[in-house]
Amino acid sequence: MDLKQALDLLKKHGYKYTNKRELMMDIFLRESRYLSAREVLDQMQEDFPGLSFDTVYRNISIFEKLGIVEGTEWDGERRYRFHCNRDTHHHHIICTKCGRTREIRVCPMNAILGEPDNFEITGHKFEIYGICADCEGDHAPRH
Amino acid sequence: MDLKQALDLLKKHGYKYTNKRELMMDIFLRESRYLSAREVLDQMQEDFPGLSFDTVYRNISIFEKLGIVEGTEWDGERRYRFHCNRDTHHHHIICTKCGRTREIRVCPMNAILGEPDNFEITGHKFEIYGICADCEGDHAPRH
DNA sequence: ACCTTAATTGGATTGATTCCGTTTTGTAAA
DNA sequence: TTTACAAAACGGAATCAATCCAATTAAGGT
Repeated sequence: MDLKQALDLLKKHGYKYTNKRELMMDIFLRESRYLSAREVLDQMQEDFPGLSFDTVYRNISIFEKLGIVEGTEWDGERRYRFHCNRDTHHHHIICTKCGRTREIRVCPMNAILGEPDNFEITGHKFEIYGICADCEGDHAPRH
Repeated sequence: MDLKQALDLLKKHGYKYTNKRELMMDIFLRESRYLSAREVLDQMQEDFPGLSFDTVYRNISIFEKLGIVEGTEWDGERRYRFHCNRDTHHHHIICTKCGRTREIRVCPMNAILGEPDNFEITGHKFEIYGICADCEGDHAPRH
């Protein structure tokens, strides 16, 4: 998915085009890693000093609903990244310092045979956490 | 693991025995499901009306460090359950309404061959979410 | 250009979690 | 058993992410 496809998705669902939304997508696309709402806000405020948290959270929530970004959580904070590879179900190895990821092609759900008794499955999560080579050692994470 | 083993673990690591800690373990053991700090507090205040959040959080943190409870997070809240089956690495199907679980014996890490390049793995998470038979339908979750 | 409605602002609010000075309690030693 | 010390608990304040809300601004169709 690229920026144009994402903007089309917005339009198709009746959301308006705004320069803030474009910038936000730009950031997610450019960074290609998990970002907290705070990190997104900080980057956006370089261009829009008065930008509010509400805008960031509202748009992230829309983006997530449309499948433009995918979210997870660690260290008590939600984080989001541009939805890589929307066609293929996948999981991630995640660097918990910088949020960079690597795709995992295998899904453990394939090994779960049939529906378990007395449980209606609504979702699953498989994530591997680690420290990437760039963040290894004492030096600050390379964002 | 039973109550006595857990209390021994506390003692072995130099933590004191208190009736609050025993009650807290009692609750985790009795419930055998994921509980939020708020739920633990509510139950404990039936016996100790003045009990503070600090006590709950501090003890949960100790319990988690010692492997007495295991924690996860959903719907923006951390939750903890008595560490079932401490000897065998395992995962869970979790009912997101009542926190009850079922054990999954397979671990997807077995399918990850060797260390990935440029990533030092520090942990992983595999959880299946769903609604258990007791919570299905419109009626309130059976806690 | 106008109008309707959604988007944004900014400040207040919520709710979970943590912090901290004070008081209480468990435990080991006298 | 008493004493002394450190850990545990109290309670209330502080923090921080996330949400809410009334007022303002801007997008997009007519």
